Amino acid sequence: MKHTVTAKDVAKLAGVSQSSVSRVFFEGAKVSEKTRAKIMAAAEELGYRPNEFARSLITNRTKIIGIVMKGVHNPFYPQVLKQFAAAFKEKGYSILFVHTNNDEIEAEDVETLLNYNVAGVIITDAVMALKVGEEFKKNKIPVVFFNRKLNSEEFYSVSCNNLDAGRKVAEYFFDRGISEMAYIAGDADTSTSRDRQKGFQEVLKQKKARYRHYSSDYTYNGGFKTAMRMVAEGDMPSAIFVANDIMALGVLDALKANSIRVPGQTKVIGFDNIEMASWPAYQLTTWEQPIDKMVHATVAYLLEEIAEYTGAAETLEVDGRLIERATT
Amino acid sequence: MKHTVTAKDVAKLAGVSQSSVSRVFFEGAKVSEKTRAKIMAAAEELGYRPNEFARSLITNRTKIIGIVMKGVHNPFYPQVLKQFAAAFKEKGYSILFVHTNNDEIEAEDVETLLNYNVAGVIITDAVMALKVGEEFKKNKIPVVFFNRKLNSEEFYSVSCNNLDAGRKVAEYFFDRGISEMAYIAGDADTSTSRDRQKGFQEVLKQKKARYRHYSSDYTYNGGFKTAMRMVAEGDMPSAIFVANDIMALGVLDALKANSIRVPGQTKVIGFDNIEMASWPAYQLTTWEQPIDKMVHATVAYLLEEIAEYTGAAETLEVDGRLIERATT
DNA sequence: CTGAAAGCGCTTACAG
DNA sequence: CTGAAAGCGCTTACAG
Repeated sequence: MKHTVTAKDVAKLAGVSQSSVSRVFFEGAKVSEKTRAKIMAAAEELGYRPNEFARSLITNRTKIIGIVMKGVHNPFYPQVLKQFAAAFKEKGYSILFVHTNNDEIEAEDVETLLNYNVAGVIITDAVMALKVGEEFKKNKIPVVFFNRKLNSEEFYSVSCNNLDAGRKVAEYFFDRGISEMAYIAGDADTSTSRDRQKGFQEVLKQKKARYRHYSSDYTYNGGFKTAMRMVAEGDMPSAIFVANDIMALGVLDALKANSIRVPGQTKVIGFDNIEMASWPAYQLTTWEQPIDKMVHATVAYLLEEIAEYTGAAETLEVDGRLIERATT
Repeated sequence: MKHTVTAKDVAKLAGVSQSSVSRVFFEGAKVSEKTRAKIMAAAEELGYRPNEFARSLITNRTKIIGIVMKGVHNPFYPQVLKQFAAAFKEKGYSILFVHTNNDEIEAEDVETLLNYNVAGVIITDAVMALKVGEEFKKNKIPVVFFNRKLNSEEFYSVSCNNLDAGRKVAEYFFDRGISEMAYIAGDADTSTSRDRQKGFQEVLKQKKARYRHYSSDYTYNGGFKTAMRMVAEGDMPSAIFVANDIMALGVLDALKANSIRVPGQTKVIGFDNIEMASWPAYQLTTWEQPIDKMVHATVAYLLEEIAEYTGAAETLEVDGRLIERATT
């Protein structure tokens, strides 16, 4: 049997009551310096550590943030995970990592989150059924959709200003005298791909320019195959806006395989500014997502809602910027 | 106030005792089909969910596995994280994700793991002070070092058979008539880099062939810079064994930037077989780490030790294999 | 098979 | 400022 040192043990050694021991380890409680010192000494000697479970049981609060993630194949997300882990660690919170295979969060995953009574939830590249959302609301657990804009204002969501980004990319091309463009979309059911396209389209329509639309799936292989198809079809556009970087890398590789010069014959702009975009092999011009700011906003909101739940939601969109490299 | 539905509420509605409710939700306990049905109906109606904290408090066990990770920049690790999450989910365990910045696990991180009384710990690309290991042993928490071999047999460790891999790579080159080789090392304090080199060196020594050693750091930039230096020094070896894929990609890009043909002027072999190694831009020949097997072994060990702690440790090395692509 | 009761290790009114 | 005591929501011997 493993014997765990409890507050009672410390109390006995220090010659005080168990409540005093509790007070020393509970932030905000008052104890005299003298007893605090005695208790700390005893706690040190015994290697005492407050039991997180007893604590959560009685306070009905936890220091756990659930992060739901699907696409670890896109380096954007591990990067995001790392930043959240760092930011929350600083605030004394730990991360419960939930990986979903499906686009939609599985009931099982939600169960886990609720069972551990997480203080807050961050959902990245996954969708959540409405009923599930209600579960969280009922339990007063704040939820943030990260990098996904919602139709409703039911939940807080943080994303890059994708509409604006799409517009700026179209203008960038247009200003350089390009009128034949193409857009390679990510998963059709994501707000990111839709908004990037919408902004892009809006400007071109206004300039009475046309563009071709290609459906893809936010993966390297999807980008590669799409570009191969474009090449096979002949009639290459003068510029391609690709909905994310990992697809854009696939596009560049496909173009290279077909000896199509970039930016000579066609220009390419991606989205995210993942680390690889700056690699010498690619030197991809891309729209940078301000991860720092997005993470910061998410953490701030969650912390506020944890302190006092209001259920208030907002759709936050943070401005990004174009990083020019060698593909334009 | 959020009112949580407890076993007591369910008991009242179902007209049974609270103990019976507990038995229905506790695996292994016996209840008659009749009362089980009544209780399940009542639980469904109220939306009852057993409180994980009360449960852990009384059983002194948790269903949480702690995973400590540093390098999310190397796609090998997110891949590993995903596989662990999937494997443990299947067994009803959740993942506490701990991200360290330092090479050595920070005291704070260990505190977290101990506070949550995790059922088991997986340490990937980080080092642990001996004293810390003792903490886990004292609390009878099984620990696995993943992708790191230990000097002592204090803890279970799972890695690829790096020694064998290094030998095979050397033989591969030698069999093709190459005698001028180089090894680009990863972080010097990792067993992976040391063992890969040791095996490589062993064969070459035996064949009385020499090789050059370059120190690097397991990052893309590290690989890139090292190869640039090699080029600047002139006298390019006929083959380079790079201690991991992400560095190898940097090497390939540097060689390309200098118009050095691969495999014409020099051949390159990496290690890991990350997804990118198969991208058309790289087509990297590499030694594949059998992640599936490594994860499987880790999970199996941990589950056994959780069921009955013995503290027995072992150094497991799983055989990988060479994946030939276009760089050799 | 089922219920009453003790107890896991804490926090927190309530007195003193 | 401190202690005795209740109680958080469970599991689990112990009777019946």
